[in-house]
Amino acid sequence: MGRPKTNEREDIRSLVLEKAKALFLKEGYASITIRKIARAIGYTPATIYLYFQSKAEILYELHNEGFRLLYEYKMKIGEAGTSGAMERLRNGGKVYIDFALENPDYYELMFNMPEPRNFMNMHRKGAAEDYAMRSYEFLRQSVQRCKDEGYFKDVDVDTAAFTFWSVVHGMVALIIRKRVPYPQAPTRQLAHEAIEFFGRLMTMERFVSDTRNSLKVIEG
Amino acid sequence: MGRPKTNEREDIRSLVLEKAKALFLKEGYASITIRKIARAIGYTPATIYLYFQSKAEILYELHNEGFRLLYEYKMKIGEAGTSGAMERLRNGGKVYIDFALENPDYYELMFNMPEPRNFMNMHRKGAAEDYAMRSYEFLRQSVQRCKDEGYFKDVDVDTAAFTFWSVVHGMVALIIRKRVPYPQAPTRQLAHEAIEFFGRLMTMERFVSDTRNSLKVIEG
Amino acid sequence: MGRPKTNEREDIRSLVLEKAKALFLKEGYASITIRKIARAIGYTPATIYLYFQSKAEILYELHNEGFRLLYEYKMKIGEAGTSGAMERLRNGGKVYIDFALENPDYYELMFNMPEPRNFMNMHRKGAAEDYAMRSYEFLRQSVQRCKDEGYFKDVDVDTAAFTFWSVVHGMVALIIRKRVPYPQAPTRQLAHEAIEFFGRLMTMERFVSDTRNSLKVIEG
Amino acid sequence: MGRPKTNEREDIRSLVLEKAKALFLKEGYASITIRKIARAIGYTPATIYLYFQSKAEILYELHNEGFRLLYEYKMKIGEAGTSGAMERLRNGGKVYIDFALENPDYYELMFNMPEPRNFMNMHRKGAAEDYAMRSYEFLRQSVQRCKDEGYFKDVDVDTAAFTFWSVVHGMVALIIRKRVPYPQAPTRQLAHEAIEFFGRLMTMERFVSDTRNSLKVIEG
DNA sequence: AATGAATGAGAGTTCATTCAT
DNA sequence: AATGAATGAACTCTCATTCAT
Repeated sequence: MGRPKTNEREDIRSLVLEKAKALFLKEGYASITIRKIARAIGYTPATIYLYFQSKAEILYELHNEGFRLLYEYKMKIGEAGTSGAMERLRNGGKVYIDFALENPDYYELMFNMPEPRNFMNMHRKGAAEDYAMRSYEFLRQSVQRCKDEGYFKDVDVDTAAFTFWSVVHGMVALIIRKRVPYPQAPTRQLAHEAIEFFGRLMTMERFVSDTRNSLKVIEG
Repeated sequence: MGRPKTNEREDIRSLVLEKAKALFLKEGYASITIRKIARAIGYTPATIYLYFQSKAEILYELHNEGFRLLYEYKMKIGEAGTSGAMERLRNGGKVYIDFALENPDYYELMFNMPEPRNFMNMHRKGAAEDYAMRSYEFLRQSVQRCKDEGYFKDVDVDTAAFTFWSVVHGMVALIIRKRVPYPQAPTRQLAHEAIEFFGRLMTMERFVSDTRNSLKVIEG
Repeated sequence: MGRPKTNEREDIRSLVLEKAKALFLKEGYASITIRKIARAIGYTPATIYLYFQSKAEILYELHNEGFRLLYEYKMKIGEAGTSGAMERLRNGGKVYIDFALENPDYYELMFNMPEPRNFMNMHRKGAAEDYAMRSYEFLRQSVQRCKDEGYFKDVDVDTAAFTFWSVVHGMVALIIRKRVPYPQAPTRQLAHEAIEFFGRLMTMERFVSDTRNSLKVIEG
Repeated sequence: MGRPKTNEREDIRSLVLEKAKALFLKEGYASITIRKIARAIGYTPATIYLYFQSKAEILYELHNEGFRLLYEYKMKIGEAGTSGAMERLRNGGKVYIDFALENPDYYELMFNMPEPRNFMNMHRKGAAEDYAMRSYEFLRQSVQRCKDEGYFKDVDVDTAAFTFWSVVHGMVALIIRKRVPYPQAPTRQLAHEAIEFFGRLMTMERFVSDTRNSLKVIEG
């Protein structure tokens, strides 16, 4: 019957994304359904299809939005004039942790969704708009700078980046998903400390010419 | 359909779990359905409800089974008479990675299921049977031994264990979920190398009396 | 909630087929929907799926049922001890017309459904149960007998069978679909007469040694 | 979307039909949807409803268009100065077959749509615009000429026309709908041959004064 | 004359679950 | 102990259509 809601703004899109995120947060990935979203925003399912081509598009949009937000977090460091490359890397890690623990719902969406790159094909707005990619590039640059300053002598940049990313991702994933089985659940505080510790380890490495051999000497 | 093989013992429970696991390993998480399990074991869906309260319970059992399997993987190291504590820790990490990459579906079930502890309330058979707990205990012991040998002087055992776990978990999570955005997807080989690298870092740390201060000196 | 209707008999299958046919008859092919059938028989859509694998199966079953019925019609001639092959063929045509005009709904289903052989793959109960095939075989035999008696000298059996079938099929299709644009709609009576006329033509042909050439002589 | 090409003339009607036809010929009957047409002509679905009452009306127009096309095919024979009436009739049959097999989708629309006369009530532009009627008239005239030349002595003109139409319609219907159950699917070639054969039969008939009786003599 | 916004109705299908027997 | 029969609630998605503007 076409009862046009008094929706002066066209941002039903935003409305949908908002509610979809909320739903995900409250009831988990599996219960993001078009119908539920529709009900939540007071429209019919058909209406949603006026603004999104498919459910996948909604999910991808949400996922991308998450990476956009992460990117913003990261930019803050870029601006802050930090002295050393390693310090910058360490800060990056902390910011990542902050982002994840402050936006656990987004984080879940970003890393728990099954294969979001499937829909990306439909969306290919150019890599420029893919914030996942850009976030990774940011990390990679940080690592490269470290190498330039003498760190990570024995590993290539992607491996080192992957390792560093793994540490922070692993932490927040365990924390968010509550998989740490000991009672005093790890907090952001702990994660930050772990990064500090990790950073210290990496710093030492700079002063050893070739870790592969020198360690054998030490151990021997 | 008739009543099929008269399993004198009432361990239809085992049968269900067995087939559920098989299904799951063959076709992935998403296709575990009560009907399929029922068909596979030659009973009707209704029968399954005589042995399990809900599908969730089956999933929880499977989830626990995953941890049991992980535990088995880990036991192999325990048996192998390895000399040093750090070597043992490093091996533990590699075994963890192997387990995850060889059983990605289990790993998903173990770490991606929403809040498995929900069903645990119903089941609480005592921590003894909770293999998740036991696996963590194993890791914790490894770390403790490292401390006993002079490593990890400045961090408490849980923090260090958490950090180490984060690294490996982060790696396999990124690999399994395919979230690494650079083309040459990281492999088990890479993950192992990362562990080696990580191990080297940790080994160095032993020879510095107090990383917190000494580093400042070095950096200064 | 499993309210078991007092359905002592298991023939919900029949019920479904019956109502599906009725629906088709009343509202046309496009409105055979699972939901409508379900509503009509007082069950939920899900129930229908306990008895049929898919909508396609229902349609195929209906289609096959039609051919089964046609086959029965045809069998009557087989029993009736008719003297000549041509007479038998002519009678076959009339019976076909009778069947179609007495069961127009079935006929529509049999010849208006899009590509029923698609589902047959799933159903392959062996050609023996495919009544479409058997009906055609019946026609083919009739034609062969005609050839044995000297008719259809210049055409092979399949071509002749196809031609004869075309005549009757064309007639009933035009009649049932009401595509004949002149006012006094053709009736079964007319169709029968046409068959008679057609039969006379064919009978004549027997007495001409080679129609291909002799006609040129005549015409010339 | 803006208002696109300002077609000064209001024949958006033509535009719609044109595109509908194109769509239809390219993708088949089932994919004529108002939306697709609208998209194709650069207007919104709503606009279409300013020019057509319903989708059915569009289909009817298309259906009529089919008959117009068939009429054109037939006109070609009219122009070709063919000698005899029977030859003309035979040619008519072949042309009909050609039309149907070259435009199977049109043919479906023309003869498979449920009751196109339903919409005709709304439209009654007089028989003059009804090409179905005119096509039939054409056939009828051909048959009448045959009678004038001594054929079809024992049947009235409508019956003979109906019979002849049935043959060709039956053939193409069976071919298009793929209902011929033997493997070597009949082709246009075969259909043409069948017409030839049929024509030979009819030609013979001319030389028998009264088929009804003479045949009894022959058979006796 | 044209549209943007929206809908209601519906499609086929699948699932976990229940309950009388 | 086991099942046959059934359901309700979902699912994603598509369509023809309407109406205020």
